[in-house]
Amino acid sequence: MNSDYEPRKIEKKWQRFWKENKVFSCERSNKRKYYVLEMFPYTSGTLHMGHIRNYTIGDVLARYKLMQGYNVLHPIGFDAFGLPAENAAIEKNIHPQKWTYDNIRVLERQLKELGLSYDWDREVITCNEDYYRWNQWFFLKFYEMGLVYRKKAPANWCPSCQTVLANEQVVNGRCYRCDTEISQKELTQWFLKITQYADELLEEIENLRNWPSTVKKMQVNWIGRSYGMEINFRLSDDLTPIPVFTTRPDTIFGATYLVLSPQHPLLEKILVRNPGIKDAVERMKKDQLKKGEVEKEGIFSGFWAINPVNQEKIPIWIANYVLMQYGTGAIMAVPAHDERDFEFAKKYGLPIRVVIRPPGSNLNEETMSQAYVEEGEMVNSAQFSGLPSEKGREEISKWMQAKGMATPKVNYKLRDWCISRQRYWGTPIPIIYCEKCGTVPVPEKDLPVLLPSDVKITGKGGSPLSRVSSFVRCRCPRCGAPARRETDTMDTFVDSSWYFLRYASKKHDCLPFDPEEVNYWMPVDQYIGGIEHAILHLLYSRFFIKALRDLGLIKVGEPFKRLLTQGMVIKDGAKMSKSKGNVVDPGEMIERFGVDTVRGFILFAAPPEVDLEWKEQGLEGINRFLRRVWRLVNEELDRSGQEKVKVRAEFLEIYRSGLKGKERILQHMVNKTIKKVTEDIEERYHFNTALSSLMELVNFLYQFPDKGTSVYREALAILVLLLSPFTPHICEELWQRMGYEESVVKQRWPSYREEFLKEDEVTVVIQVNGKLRDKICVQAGMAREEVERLALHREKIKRYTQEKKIKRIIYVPDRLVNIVVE
RNA sequence: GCGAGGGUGGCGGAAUUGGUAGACGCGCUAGACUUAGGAUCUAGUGAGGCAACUCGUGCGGGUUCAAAUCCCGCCUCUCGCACCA
Repeated sequence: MNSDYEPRKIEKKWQRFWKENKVFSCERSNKRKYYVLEMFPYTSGTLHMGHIRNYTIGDVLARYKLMQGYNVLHPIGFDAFGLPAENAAIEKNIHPQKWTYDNIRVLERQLKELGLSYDWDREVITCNEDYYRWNQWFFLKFYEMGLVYRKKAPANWCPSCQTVLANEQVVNGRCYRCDTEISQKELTQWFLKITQYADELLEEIENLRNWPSTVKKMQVNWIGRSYGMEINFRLSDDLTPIPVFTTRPDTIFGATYLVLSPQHPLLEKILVRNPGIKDAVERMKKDQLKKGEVEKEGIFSGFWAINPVNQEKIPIWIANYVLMQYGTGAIMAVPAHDERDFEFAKKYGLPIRVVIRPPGSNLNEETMSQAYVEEGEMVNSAQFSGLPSEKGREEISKWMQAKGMATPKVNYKLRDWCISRQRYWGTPIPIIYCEKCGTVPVPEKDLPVLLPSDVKITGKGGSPLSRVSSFVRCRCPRCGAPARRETDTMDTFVDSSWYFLRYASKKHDCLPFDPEEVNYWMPVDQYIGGIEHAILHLLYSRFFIKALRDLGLIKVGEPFKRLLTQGMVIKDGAKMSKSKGNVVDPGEMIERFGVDTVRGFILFAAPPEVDLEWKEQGLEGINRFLRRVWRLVNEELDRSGQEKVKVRAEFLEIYRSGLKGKERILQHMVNKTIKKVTEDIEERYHFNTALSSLMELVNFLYQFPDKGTSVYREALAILVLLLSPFTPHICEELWQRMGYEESVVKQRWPSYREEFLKEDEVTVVIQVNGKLRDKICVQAGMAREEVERLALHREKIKRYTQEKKIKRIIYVPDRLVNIVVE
């Protein structure tokens, strides 16, 4: 019998076996389903350690659930549209399509080398015509529903990517992808009305019980719902209304000035009368494009406003700290009770008026050093003075509403999703512009609008498609007159918002998916990916699913039941990156140690949600462990011969009552390990502790004297089964060598029995005054009095209790005795 | 600034409900086998101390028979948001 562990050899063998026998292909059935999904890779470059970690975690779950008897859907595909393909075209003069497909081929090969349990028949590639045509189809459906619209608006423009970006894609004023500073550009863009779902997106977050709270919190903040009032101030000279939004109408009597955003429409009028401030306004506009907080700056507009509640005349300022995008682009400033207004008022010497008094104390406008933003008692507020601010807020709102001064208003930070991209490598937006008929959607029967292949990509001068006249020129589907096609393509986040539905229904061509299939498999039971998509992809997908539900295409309203955001793979304390030179090539590691070792290390080194420090010595540790397992099994085969080792499909000895001595201890050990591994996978995804308990079992088996018995051999078989989701190749090989014919994947996951978990003897800790002084070994379940008597008679304990009065004795059954003296 | 999550040996990390702190692995030390060992096996390994013991989970307090775990205050690190009215 060959007893060298040669990982590369057996890994190739079993990968071929899985493929040829279609071990992981799945069909809808009446079995319990389990849909495990990892975020699909973007098709640039090769796989890095982060991918490997992501897919390994998913693979453990998929294999475990298979052995648990679930009908498991575990698919993979490629996020294939996007800008890097165009950059490659510019830099290397390769067509984006060729570049993408070349990369896909490499990625496929790499993925297959990892021995992942994918159903490859369900592969989805988003740049394929049979995929992106459905993006267009959804677009048309959304258009009919009024969920998609076009408007001219200031857009986030990335000068490097030469395209606009959605709000979510701007991080600290920079492009989420290339880190270039974003500028604003007035453009006509297509938007998806995600704000229509703002309330539902927000409210359903709390039902996502198995999502990390950080991600949920981030989404809540991103949606940013706040309740308040829109109050109408007006200009003092004419009656032009100036609506402002506030969440604190209870502070309105403390409003000492008004502030307009430098982009406020009233500026037009103001600048006519007061052209001297134009430069300052322009400068403030620029300030607002900067990331982060800038020094507050403002200028008096020369105009005055009237406070509707007391007819007071207050100055109107223009300042860089008021954003046009939120609320009405104008605020009432209450410096005494708002930190920003306070800072601004101090800087410009504007009046401060206290209208909320902290409970039990007073505020002095002259001496206060910061705004008081908490609740309190209303003062200086006419008939509302004396009310608690919470109550006053309601009263004053009702009163203003009755007087027609204000209306209740809900504001969101979330804005509609801009999906237009002035790029080539994406889904063409299926719209035609006709002189006579205006904006006309491409009829469904004319889909797909194919992306032309003969395009020059230069990265300059607007959308590449606009220069392909054969694409642009078309006929109006309504009147037949010559017309022009939309040349923007869709944001690639559209592609990733529904790819998991396509997986669930292979090759359906009259609809984006077969609703029956999708209703069977959805929702995704476990989604795994990086935290960087906490907002972007995860919010867009949630929105998409809700929209498709409202279209009647699917039943579920949330796509991902449980979410795991895995930590990064770091080295020398930093994220792996080319610039730092700390990148570890997965291929090289696999070549040297084998896939099972790489997988094992990733799973063992840290729990999945925390960052993982890459240490080659750790790899050696796992490799050593696998070789120990290998040796343990092969030595047994050499000793007793293969035939004798083969045990029945049901383990009989390990579950037999009445075992004695060492066999009883082994039985206990095996049962304990089954329980531990099962619970660590099932409940906590703590694969590191699952593996450590398997290591303990292996250490135990090494020391076990009576090798060759049925109990021992069954223990080995169970070890192989328990280890198989983590390091499947070596386990398949060992399983086969043990004489089994069916793949390890097809085996039932071992179960444990409660009765064998109990220990016959337990160690009871003896403390005196809470300090550990001694330990005794007693029969499990021994009576309290008996244990206490034994404890008190120990020599070591007597030393501490002699001549002292025993106040009480705390007893925790089978664990601890604490003797409290004096 | 606001919000969230961390801080445990030389290192990665265990300790699931308050009940033996440091499982498991790495590293290290010693020994065995060996021509050899960067293979393998055995033993040891939180700190101090000859020992009995003492100290020990970021720091300081508290609750409790008992605290890494609960409470209060502080320090520090990471992440997210950053003028959202």
